[in-house]
Amino acid sequence: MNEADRLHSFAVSLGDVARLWRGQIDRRLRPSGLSFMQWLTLSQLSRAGAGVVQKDLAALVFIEGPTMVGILDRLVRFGLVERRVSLQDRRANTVHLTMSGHDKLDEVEGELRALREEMLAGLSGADLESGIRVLNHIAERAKP
Amino acid sequence: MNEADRLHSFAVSLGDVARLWRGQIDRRLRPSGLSFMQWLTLSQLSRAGAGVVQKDLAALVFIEGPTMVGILDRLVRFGLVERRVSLQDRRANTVHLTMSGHDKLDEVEGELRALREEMLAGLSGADLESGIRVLNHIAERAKP
DNA sequence: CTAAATTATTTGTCTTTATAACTAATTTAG
DNA sequence: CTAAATTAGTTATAAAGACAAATAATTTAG
Repeated sequence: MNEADRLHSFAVSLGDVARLWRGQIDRRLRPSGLSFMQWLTLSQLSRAGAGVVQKDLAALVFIEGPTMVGILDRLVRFGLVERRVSLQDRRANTVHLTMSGHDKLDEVEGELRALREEMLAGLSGADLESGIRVLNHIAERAKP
Repeated sequence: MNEADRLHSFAVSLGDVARLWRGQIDRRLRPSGLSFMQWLTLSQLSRAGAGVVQKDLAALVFIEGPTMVGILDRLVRFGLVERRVSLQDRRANTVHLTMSGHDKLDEVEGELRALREEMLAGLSGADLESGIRVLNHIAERAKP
């Protein structure tokens, strides 16, 4: 297999794995009523702490502003997050987890940890390290 | 960093890279009027050879039947593929690249090869091998 | 200090994805 | 050989995702 073919098959595999991985997470989350992106948004919101602005939250999950609007609309509708007009900048919304949002995150964490373990079990530590290195390498170059 | 954290960060990175990677491909393909999935469908169709049935094509790109319906609708509208009722099974459509479809595939191949080289340049052969191993490992476990 | 440029969000349109429900055709059981 | 079960494809509905254009607020130039 020549170099171009190897890159090609790596590229196709990456695309396939991306869709499969996401599909698995969506399936696991379904009972909780969350989608993959809704979970990721809650998770990053929790990690970033209170008062993150909508635009920054979009950047944290690597999506565009208009996409975040829809995701937040649904999360607000479900009562998991709140928008508050920023005191510093009246154009901006800060986004906040509600109590329910916190609870929901806790509720699904075990399920996702189990999924990660299933999917990655059997990989050597070295391969995992390598994998993280490759992913970070690509992420750096693919950031828009 | 403990094991659970490492799995968590691997998982988040994988999701991020998936979206970023796809975004890059979509951007590169935009001038040609193709999306990532349209390209992937054409590419697998070309590889599988004439007469593939719609359902099998969906399986090749790891999407569900109804999703393939929409993608093929657009590809047919653009004149890149044709549906023909299967002679063996009148429920089924075989799918075929048109001349334009072939030409379009050739047209974008260089662009994509350049992208792959840019994104993966600088990775050692060993990391690339490892990466492919990890991706295949996950793909095996994530297939629905 | 006003006019122009920039920025944050929203809305509208299009593509991709999934599931559920439906139609039409084929296969299998009895 | 017919009735029941299965299968291929489509339609409908909903969530994600992108881009472009619109609105509203802020910052910067002159």
